[in-house]
Amino acid sequence: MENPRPPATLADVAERAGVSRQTVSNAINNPDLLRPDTLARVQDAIESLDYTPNQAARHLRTRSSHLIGMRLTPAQEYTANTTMDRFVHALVEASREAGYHVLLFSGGRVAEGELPDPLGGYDDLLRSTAVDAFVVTDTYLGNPQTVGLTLRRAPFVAFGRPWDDANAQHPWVDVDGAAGVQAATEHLRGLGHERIAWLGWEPGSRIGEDRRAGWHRTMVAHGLSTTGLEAAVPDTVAAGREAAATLLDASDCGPTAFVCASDTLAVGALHTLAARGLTPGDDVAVVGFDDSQVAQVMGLTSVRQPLEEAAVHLVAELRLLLAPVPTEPGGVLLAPRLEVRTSSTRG
Amino acid sequence: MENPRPPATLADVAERAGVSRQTVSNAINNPDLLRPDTLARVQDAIESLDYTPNQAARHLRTRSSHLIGMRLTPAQEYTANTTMDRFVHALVEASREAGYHVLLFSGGRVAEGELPDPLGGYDDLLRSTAVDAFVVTDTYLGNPQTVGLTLRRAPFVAFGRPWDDANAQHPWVDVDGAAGVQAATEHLRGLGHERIAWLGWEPGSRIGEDRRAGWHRTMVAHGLSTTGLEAAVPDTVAAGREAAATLLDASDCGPTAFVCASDTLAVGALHTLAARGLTPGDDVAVVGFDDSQVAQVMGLTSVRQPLEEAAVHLVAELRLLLAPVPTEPGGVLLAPRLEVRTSSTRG
DNA sequence: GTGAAAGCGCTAACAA
DNA sequence: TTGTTAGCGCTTTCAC
Repeated sequence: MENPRPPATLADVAERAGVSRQTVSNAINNPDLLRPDTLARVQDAIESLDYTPNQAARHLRTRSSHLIGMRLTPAQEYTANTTMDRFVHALVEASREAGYHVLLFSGGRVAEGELPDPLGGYDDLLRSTAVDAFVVTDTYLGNPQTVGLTLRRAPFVAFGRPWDDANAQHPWVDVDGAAGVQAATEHLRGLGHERIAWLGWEPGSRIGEDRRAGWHRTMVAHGLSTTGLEAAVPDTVAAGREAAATLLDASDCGPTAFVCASDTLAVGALHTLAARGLTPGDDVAVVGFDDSQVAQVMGLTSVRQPLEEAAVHLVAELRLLLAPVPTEPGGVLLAPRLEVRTSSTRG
Repeated sequence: MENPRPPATLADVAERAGVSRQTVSNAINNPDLLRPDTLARVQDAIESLDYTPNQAARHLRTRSSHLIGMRLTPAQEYTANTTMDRFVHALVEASREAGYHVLLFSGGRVAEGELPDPLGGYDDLLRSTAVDAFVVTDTYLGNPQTVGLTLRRAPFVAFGRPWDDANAQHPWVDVDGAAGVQAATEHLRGLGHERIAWLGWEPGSRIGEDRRAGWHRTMVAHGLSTTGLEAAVPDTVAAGREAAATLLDASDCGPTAFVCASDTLAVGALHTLAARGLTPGDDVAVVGFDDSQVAQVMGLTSVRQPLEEAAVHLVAELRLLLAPVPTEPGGVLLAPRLEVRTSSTRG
């Protein structure tokens, strides 16, 4: 029933169909070139032999592996950060529809006290022509990857804006964090909140600054004061818990709502509310960012990045990049969506 | 500084080192065959040309891609199920150390109302010789994959026991769920609990039955009754919440602790406690399964699967499987570890 | 210990 | 429209 013997080759199909190997190749790659009856005959042979082109041979000949490389950053446990994983799923799906597969690699173990090599893992894959292009996702830290890859003439698309480089020459796709936080803040304002606090990250992160800007500009637009309504802390639950407590205590008239730079910080805020017997939504509203599983199961209102959409755009940019006729690299900015749950709705 | 031109080939290195191409190949694959000085000369040339063997050519010639295929199952949102993602990270890392990369693929979109093809995606990769082997992770559903892959003589290692097939001929690695739940139950017993309830899945899942067995045998071993202390529901937060409420109400003397088949169900139980003003740990203890990020940030005691270890074993089995001398396929059962947090410890 | 020849399976270029 | 030729870069024989 099945085939224990080696897979059929192009030559097998050609022999079976009574045509040359090249004709079979054309039947697969340029079916228009064949006369309908020849095509049908070849397709029959392909089907009956269960033929699939050998990837290695095709890869060697065409210099295209149909593989997209993506470096997996170490999983962050004890946080609610799940964006990377959701993105991997989305990318695999989007790639499949474009005829690509995703090759995952890691930067390698980083020795104690050493900085990780920003290009670790990329170089080998590049020189060995194992992948056609990269998706670079960890530009968040200040993207030394994009510079290095550009120097090496490696095709790549970034998931993340080229913050530090206005005239970057690579395509990118990003999510408009400021717009997401703005939507969150407007949502809270619409519910009557006026003292809306920002629970954000320490300075130095462009993403963090961007998200904060969404809060700040919305407050200003509504003529609301931001004084004493802001904290900048590391991205941990404990830091969020403490910062929320401090904000609630410090102001003469404490915040009635928190907008957070991450679900992790938002969970910290929820812990503080619970410890004080305050009900999320009813007493104090909390909104997070990322729509992690944590937010979903805790009923935390959160800003959801459209990662599926982002992946589709990334793959589209990639195909443009790899197309024979080079195109101007594009940038795509997507709007996130607010997922409203009980942590922000008065019951 | 960098190389805008095509990567160096073996021939380039040979010319530079003043040897034949074959000698360069030997320098890489069988260094022992060369005289030390020749070897050194070749290695110099390799370094100065920044040479890395072309994967496609090597793959074509050796029939080995050094790629491990793994099918990504659709992400489960609104649950705390994060095992698959943690496993992917672990597998990428373990593969790297063995000189392999991980190729991700998806089963393809499933049409409305149709069952997904259990072998979707596998076949093409197999026939096109794109991957050397598979890691099959979704055996949980009753593994039609393993049967199909065996028929096709595809090398694979399963993450999950061959439940339905005592004399399965493929290697596998699994985590002893019963032992994990037993540890959780013992933990609760050690804290003085006697009415320990099992919040489990509906029948039909071997994994679910296995985990339940860990609870049941521990209760029996301690001479504790299990009557009225058990629920079998779908794996959702809402189901867990309702089941926990029912269990608390139904018994004359309700359970003082819940052991759950998943973090998702455990979160449901926590919701019920919160709604009744009960404090987890102090009033009623709750233990989950999977050590998801949700458990970590909510302070939920949970059974953690040793996925890093599992990945290392999987890759080891894979290498055995792909080695020239075939070995008896092995099975490895790993013990999980209980991560104790505040949801089970009296304050 | 080193080199020469052959060929893995495919497709780009050209010839018929 | 179809067939022929050549070669992608590498490794596996087998001579030297």
